[in-house]
Amino acid sequence: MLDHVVANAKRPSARVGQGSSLLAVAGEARVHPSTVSRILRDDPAVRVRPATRQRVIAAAAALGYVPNANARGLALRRTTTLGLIIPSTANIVYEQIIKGAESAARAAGYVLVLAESADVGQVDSAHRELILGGRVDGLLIASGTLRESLPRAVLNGVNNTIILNRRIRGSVPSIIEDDERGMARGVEHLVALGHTRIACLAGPEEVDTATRRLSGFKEALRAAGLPVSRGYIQRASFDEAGGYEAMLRLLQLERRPTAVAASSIVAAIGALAACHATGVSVPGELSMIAFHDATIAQYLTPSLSTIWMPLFELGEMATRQLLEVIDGRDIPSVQRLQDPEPRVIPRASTAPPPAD
Amino acid sequence: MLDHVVANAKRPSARVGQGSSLLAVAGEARVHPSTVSRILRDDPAVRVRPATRQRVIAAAAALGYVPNANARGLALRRTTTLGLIIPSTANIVYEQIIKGAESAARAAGYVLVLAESADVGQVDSAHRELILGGRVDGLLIASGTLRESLPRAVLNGVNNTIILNRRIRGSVPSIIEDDERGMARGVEHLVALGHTRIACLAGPEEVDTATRRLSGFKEALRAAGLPVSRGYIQRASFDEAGGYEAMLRLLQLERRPTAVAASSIVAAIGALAACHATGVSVPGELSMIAFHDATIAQYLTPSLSTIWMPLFELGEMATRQLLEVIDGRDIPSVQRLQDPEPRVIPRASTAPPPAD
DNA sequence: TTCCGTTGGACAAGCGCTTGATCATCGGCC
DNA sequence: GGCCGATGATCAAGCGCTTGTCCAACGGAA
Repeated sequence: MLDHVVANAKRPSARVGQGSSLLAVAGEARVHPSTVSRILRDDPAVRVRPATRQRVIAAAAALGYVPNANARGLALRRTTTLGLIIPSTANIVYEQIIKGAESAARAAGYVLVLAESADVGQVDSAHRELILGGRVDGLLIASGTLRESLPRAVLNGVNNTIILNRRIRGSVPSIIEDDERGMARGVEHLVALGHTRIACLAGPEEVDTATRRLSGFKEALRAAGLPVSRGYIQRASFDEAGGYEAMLRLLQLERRPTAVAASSIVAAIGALAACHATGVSVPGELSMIAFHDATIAQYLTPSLSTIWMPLFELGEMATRQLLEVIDGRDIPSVQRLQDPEPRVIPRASTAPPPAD
Repeated sequence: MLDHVVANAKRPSARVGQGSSLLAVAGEARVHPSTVSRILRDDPAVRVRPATRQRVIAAAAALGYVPNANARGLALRRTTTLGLIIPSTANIVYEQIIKGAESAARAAGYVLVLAESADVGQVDSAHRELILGGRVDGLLIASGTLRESLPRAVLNGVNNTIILNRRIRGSVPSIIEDDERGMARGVEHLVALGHTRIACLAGPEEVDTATRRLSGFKEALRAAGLPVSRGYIQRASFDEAGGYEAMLRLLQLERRPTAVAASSIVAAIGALAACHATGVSVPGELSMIAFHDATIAQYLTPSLSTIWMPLFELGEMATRQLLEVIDGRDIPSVQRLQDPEPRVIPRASTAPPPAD
């Protein structure tokens, strides 16, 4: 009855690049493959003699058995794999999100794979490949360029998808950080230092996070009884070059600000460079604080004051919510992460305004 | 004969989160599933009437058919997926490697997935999961902490693996950049500016690239007829903190160097910060050049001279070599990427030594 | 001794796709 | 008119794993 198994066991793994099969383990332990499967998966509905269990486990270990993910995925129609799409690995902001997602996925027994997709078209095709192709059970999308439009498939009700840090029309749930509050904290820090002429390096108009940060900026100014001057709000792309140029524009104003709140730490790095290039002393003549913290902040000159946001927790929470969706539970359409509160990390780039 | 197909076509995709099946497309086009498969894969051994082909293609498009990767992977025993393991997405150096690998993979019709694995243990388990589990056809490993030891499975002849930028004992092929030459170019740049007291921020002793860069440093000094002073070689981990501390040690020498070649741009950022913290002017009192270029280099103060290395091409080449291995062809054990040559990108951090 | 409930496993179908083998149909040729 | 080679598809097995079902053997109770 088991002859096919035994026969197979005599020929140990002809294929290269892949592990030994259930059949091989079964042959080694002299049981049926299904028994091996049940034992290795800890199937509660299985009753085996302890000795058999040991034999199977030993055989699996001896052969270095690793189940074939494709076969398992096919049979189970799930893969215990989650995907995370990011626009670029280069952006330091994603570091913590990735680590948080990875941590939550691992804790739930899932594998996390990353895919880099710069534009919406790429996100669309990656989404199709991954979700429709059955490669992953769910997808986290952290695309900066993702605006109001979304991949067709996503909108067509093919879900198991969560958007990170963007609110999108439609049924795709998203989880966002409390950008308003974070930016407000930054402005409050500047106000507390005595600044009254505070400018904002705002992000691109179409980006949701940029909008939220800008509105946090305005609100905080109003709350402090300060005017929101039109010229003090400069749009800047979320990269060094954007920050550099926007800063130059601010410095050309006849009445310069004494402090700048940047919506992006990357843009702030560019802005800092613009100050050095034009001989503007930071924080002597101008204070600067940036949204999001990163290792490099303390190694810049001057070290950069930042607004720390719970990005690790954002990645974790998004992953946990995704797992809820996968398990068929409903979750709110938009959730805002409030718990670890935004926190200003004061460094050398912020100081009281010049006596002037 | 086709009744099962038609029956299935009446129930359009009961499963959620996955696409329509071959069966559904076959039902829609009123042909056998195998015919659909052949047409969609452009099987040269298939002969179909143009009208049928059109019907099938239209049906697939109408249903938004995406083949199930697990089923295909199971049948084909390959997945058209490549994995790239990196220690951390945070490291700016990996950005270009990732882009290069992604580009070469895409050009060959492969999907690239990234996995973050910090230590050797994690690399080992990720390797098992991915290769033995049949999730990927091949793996690129760009682990910084990977030293002389490698995952067991890799060493056990389970290949389809390429190591990036580390030479490892054993049969795993690796492809490396020309670190010696790159570092030599940096030193030559400093020598040409008139420096004679040149120090090196060397990387960790156990890391292969660090060793190669250091030997390039020494050779270049010898070639220039300059002495290699013991104290001028300071080990520093490849991060900001490591560069910061190593730089402080250099600055405490009674006879300070007038120039520093850093083995890592990240460490150089830390080193620059150390100079600012101790009031050492760069490049007034000390010139600095860093190995590897990155966007941030031109936004630092002063902007940082760097040694550009062909990292994009490294990622591309490694991927192409991996595909060779997958296709069963032999490749050399260690290959050094020479073609786009290392190039010094001079910026403000390097200048002639002080008149002193 | 006989019957029956447990225990410890084996059996087989099926997940969606690929592919070598097979087969019906049809026009052309002698 | 019968045979044959193309043509244009269908059939069926199998990839490795999971899981509902089934079955042999065994021990205890009547």
